[in-house]
Amino acid sequence: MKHITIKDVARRLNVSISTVSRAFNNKYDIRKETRTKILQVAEEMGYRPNPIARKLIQQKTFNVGVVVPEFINSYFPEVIIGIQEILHKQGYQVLVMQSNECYTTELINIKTLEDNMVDGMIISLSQEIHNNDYYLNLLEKGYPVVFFNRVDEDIPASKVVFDDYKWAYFATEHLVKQGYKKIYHLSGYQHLNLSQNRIRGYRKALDKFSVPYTSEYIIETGFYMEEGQAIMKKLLEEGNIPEAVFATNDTVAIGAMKAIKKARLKIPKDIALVGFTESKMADIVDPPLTSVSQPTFEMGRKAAELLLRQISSDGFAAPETVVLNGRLNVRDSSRKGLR
Amino acid sequence: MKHITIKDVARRLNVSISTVSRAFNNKYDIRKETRTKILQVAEEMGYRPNPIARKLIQQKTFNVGVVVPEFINSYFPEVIIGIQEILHKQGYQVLVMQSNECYTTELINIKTLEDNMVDGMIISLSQEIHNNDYYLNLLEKGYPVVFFNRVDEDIPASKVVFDDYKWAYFATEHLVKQGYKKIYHLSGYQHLNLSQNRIRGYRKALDKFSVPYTSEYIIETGFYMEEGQAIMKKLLEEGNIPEAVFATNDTVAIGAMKAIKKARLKIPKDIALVGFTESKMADIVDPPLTSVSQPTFEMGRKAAELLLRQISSDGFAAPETVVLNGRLNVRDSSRKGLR
DNA sequence: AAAGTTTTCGGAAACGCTTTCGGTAACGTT
DNA sequence: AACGTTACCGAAAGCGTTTCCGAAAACTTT
Repeated sequence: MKHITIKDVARRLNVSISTVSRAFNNKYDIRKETRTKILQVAEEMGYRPNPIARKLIQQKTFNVGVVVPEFINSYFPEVIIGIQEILHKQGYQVLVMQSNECYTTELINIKTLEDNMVDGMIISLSQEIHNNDYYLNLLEKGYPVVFFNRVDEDIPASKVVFDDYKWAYFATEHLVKQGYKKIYHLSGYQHLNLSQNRIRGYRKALDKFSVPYTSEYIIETGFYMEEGQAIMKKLLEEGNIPEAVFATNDTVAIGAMKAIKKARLKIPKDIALVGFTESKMADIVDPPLTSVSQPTFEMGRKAAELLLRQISSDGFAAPETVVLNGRLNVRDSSRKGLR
Repeated sequence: MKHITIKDVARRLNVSISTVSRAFNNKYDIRKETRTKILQVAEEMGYRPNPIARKLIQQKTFNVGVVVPEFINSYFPEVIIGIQEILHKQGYQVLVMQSNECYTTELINIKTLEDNMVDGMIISLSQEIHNNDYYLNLLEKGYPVVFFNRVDEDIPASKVVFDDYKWAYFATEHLVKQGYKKIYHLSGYQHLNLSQNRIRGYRKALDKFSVPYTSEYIIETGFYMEEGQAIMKKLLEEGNIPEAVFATNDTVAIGAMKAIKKARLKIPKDIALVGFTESKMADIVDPPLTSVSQPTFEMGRKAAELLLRQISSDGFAAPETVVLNGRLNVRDSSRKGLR
């Protein structure tokens, strides 16, 4: 476990450690031949500079922290891959932590990352109600932070978000244009910006085409399959049978799908279904699920780029917000007139 | 971005930095009152010891590295959650890196982790053919390393694996007992231990019940949906229609399912299907897919425990291998006599 | 050939902490 | 009253680097 240090290399070559350091950092005040000689011998000896010591003195770690609510679903992993793609290229390492949708854990994670002197953070908020103070404080200190997907409008930081409003509108519009009337919306946690925006999009579409609805058509379900299934089951048992359902994500939509199938109703004949935040599941369920796909990898890449900009400007670049577009993938679950 | 250091706290209280350090490390040679006083003031000042400096001097980072091939599918993320569950409790941070199934990236990741002085690593090998030298070297140096899922039998390290042989046997046996005869196996990359074991299990079951098969029944497909679909399509076009298929994982099985459905054949009436390494998809496809579920979280927890044991014994504990059991979840995709 | 420049290098401080060593004060012991 | 113990604390070395400062060596210039 003994590491070879800069001293070993220096001694071996009868030079000072400063010189070895210079060779590795490609400084101007070193002779070309000395440099190549040092690098060559160091390589032979298997010497690699200790990043910990380097971090300590440089006050720069080339690490960035990423905090996400979970990574069981493929959504966040895909974003993370996008993030890594950009950051690895610039020599950064990415530390991934998950908050398990818990605000307290989220804070602990952030403090850990801070203690470990990450050069910046990319955060997606947990679904719990939260207090912004710590984030505001972080930003005031000039700490580079970028939020994505789950953001809070009251935090003046760079953000990259999906245009939930617009695409919820399109998803709903699609159902309207197919001729469905009684259109329900299974919404995510309604204190989340993203849910509010989807609800707004849903309302906007119905309003525009003068499709009647009541506030009871909008039901808060959270983000899990069981919730979608339970709510749908309840609706059916109550005899409240929608013609179509627009769910806040695929998972909830598929939960609803299960309930509908169990009730021996047909999709889309009896009830049409549209998901959101398309997952791989959309294409393998039966019938295939209409959904709105998000550019997850792109979201990660954009977040990383914004962060790099913050970092290189010492955290005093003006915050930017990037809004990403998606695509509506129409599949059988919402095609009027299928069997 | 200016951090409060131990010096600031010391100056404020008119004590030496050693004393502050002692307070934080709960050493014996400090008076109780001094300690509580220091802790209190430090808390007020917002001081937290700098982990980087601590790592440098202690030669111990309380970080462990995890290298997985990917985390798009839920399998590895679940294992990672299990790992974190154990390690966080012991004050360790977990750094996750992915090799993208590429051996070169895997090595780079490992070196990065090594440079960052992680106290140990938990690794699942990429599917590329690899050379063991670097791992052997690591182990020789006494570096704590645990492998899981994708292991190599020639590396004498602690491992936690699934009993692929046994459960491939059970999966196949199930098909046999349902009365299917012409049973194909879509195998993963055959140089992987895990694939070989599954093939052995498959053969064993057929041999035991004297169900005839040829080597052509075993087809290497890799791990992706497209591959399962392509192979199945080819089989059907060639008129080589199996009565049942045992696939190396759910993804491949579902790929096959797609091909079968496209050919307008019925599952399980025309072709029965069994997956492996059960994913959430098993329960949402139509018909639901029979599969073997693995205790992913448990696998992570076990790997973490083995690693902790290696770490605390200075890397000279004898390597242990833990073999985990699974469960066969029979669903409609393999029930003989369904419509 | 002396002086001024530039190139190249070594010494030493610093990053923020832990830990060893030694010292002082307070106490008990004879 | 002299000594040994114990409890507590400070000084300083050290972890492996980078970087500032100054000096020697090598060139240029006059």
